Amino acid sequence: MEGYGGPLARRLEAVGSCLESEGVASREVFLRLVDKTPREEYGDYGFPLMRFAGGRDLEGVLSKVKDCVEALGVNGVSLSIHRGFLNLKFNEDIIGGEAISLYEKGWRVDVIKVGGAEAKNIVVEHTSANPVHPLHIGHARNASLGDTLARMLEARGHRVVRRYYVNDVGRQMAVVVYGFKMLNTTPRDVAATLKTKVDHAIGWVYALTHTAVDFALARKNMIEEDLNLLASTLARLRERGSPELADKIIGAVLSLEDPEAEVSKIMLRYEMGLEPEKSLVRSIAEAALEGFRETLEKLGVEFDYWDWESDIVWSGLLAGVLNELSRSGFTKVHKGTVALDTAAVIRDVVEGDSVLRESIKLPRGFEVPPMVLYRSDGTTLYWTRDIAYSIYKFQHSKADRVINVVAVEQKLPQLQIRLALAAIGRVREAANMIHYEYEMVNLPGRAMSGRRGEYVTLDELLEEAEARAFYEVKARNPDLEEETARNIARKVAAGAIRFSLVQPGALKPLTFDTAKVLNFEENTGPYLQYTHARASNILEKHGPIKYELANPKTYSEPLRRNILITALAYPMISAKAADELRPEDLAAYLLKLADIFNKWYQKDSVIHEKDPGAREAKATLVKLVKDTLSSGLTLLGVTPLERM
RNA sequence: GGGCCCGUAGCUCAGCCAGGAUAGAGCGCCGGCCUCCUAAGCCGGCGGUCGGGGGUUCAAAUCCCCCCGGGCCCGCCA
Repeated sequence: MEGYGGPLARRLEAVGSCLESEGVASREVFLRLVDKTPREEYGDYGFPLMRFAGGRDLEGVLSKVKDCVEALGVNGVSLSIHRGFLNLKFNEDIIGGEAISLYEKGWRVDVIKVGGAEAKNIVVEHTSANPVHPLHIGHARNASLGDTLARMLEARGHRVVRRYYVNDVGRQMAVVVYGFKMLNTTPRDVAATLKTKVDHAIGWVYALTHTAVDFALARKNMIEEDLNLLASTLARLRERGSPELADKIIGAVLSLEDPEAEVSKIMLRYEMGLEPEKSLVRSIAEAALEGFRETLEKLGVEFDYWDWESDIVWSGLLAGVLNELSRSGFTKVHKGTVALDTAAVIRDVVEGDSVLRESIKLPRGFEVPPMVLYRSDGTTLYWTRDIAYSIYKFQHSKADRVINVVAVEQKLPQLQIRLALAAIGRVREAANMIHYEYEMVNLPGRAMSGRRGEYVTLDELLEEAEARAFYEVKARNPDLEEETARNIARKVAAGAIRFSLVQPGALKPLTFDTAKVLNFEENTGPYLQYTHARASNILEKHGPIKYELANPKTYSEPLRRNILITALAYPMISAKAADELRPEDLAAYLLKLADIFNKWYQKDSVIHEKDPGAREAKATLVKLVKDTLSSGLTLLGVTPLERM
């Protein structure tokens, strides 16, 4: 049953094919535009036929399509015209009967799979936080979106590879290494002293060192205002961690004439792969990543590959790409260093290729600034290395598409990287590198800053959510064992956070309200988990469903009918959400389904139903809802719960 | 100055790409519902000049133009 979308999809596809053969609208357009009607009396689904009729008599089109659908042997759907819309109404007896017998044969609710050649190799690169401070809520949005996209595309039938890019080459990493050098100790030791996770310890050293270096710089330049601010930041960080260790770092930094130079030296030597910087950077970054993995696991996020930026440099891949770039003739000297002449690339490569122009997303009338490729000291820049990494992602995974889940503020560098790829003749890669952009997450009342140690960590948030969820679970199930309740609380907490970050569109700036996410009584992930638990509970009490007894005629009751029609749309809805990279559509759909189910739950008992035909039909409906929620929640990375 | 994104109910948002049927949810607020499958639920009520103005169209929240407000970017940071 590969690619089979169930009783509803089959009928919609038939109507679409008939519209196509009648020359009214393509099947694809029909499936894209057909949607639930605003009012029940019109039918279940409607399609704005008047847009496509082009003066043809709509009633005439209707009767032709009707004949066509009938000729295809498709029953259970009736067609009508109302105010220019082609409306479809399903026969719940036939549709429901079909669903019941499918279940009997072991059908599983699932996303419609793409067929053979349509299945692509897709790389999703996401999270990729620098290993210099713990993950915070912004990274959680990235991870939730990225992981959900990966899950949806995989369920759609694509071959998906999840990659994490470890940025260990830049200045940030050098700063933290400089800090540890002065302490002459390891992240693990600092973590033991501070009694924190190792990535939190690294974040503390990073913030302290960075601020101390900035302080030294401000002192040199005699900027009074900055000095005061930086001094108070240092004092705050010192108190929050270990004053002794803090004084060691601050003292060492301030004793130097030019601490910046020390940082640059570390950066330069690491990029060249020299010891001891090489093992120092690696061991610190590795320790931070260990902390990240622990946090991400709680959110159900895993990666197939952890790609080190330094490996891109040391393997010679970067040098090769730089060589290609310089031979391309698209580089020029800009402000005393080498830059990619983006204007020339646009003029000579992009303008003449309308497909490329479209896919590369070049804003009209926008002059793309030249892309500086090297610092004056000869080291490379983040985006320069990212050009090489982009090629690596395509090559290593034999990727057809690469999706980069990267914050919207990196829009320009992402565009410049696509231009660089085009410049060296990698037009296919340029056109298939997708920047999935998302807006920043703000905290009410304050800005986040890793450099100053100003952030709410994901670990803290998870802990708080777990505690709150545990309290709620215990209140509802006093008899539940400690460990079971704890486990449920963990899933509820993670589900609440993931759902809240994926539900709004990615381009909505998000103000993260902790209290709101932890309030489980809203329209949230826990609400869906709860609905799933209710459905599970019914099925558990009901026992095995006797499909042969189930009477689909009982689906004529309006609420049951609504659930049937809504639930059976899942294979199509989820497929579309995957194709359009819109997890928020899936989230909205699941909420809708849960709403209808809960409404029904309130007034129509399953296990107290006397009539066996009705009872088994209802139980089948419950199973349909449960399976649908289970599949959809899993795609969103929210664990479906049997009990809560 | 230039480019992009956002602006819809008191709050958070969906609908805009592909114009059409009385603009939808949730929260909050007010009032109800647990001898009956889990009340993290359900029912009822209040609440909108779709930021403003112009244009295209039989039809505009949706398309085009101008303006206003907020955000991001235009670094030899990432």
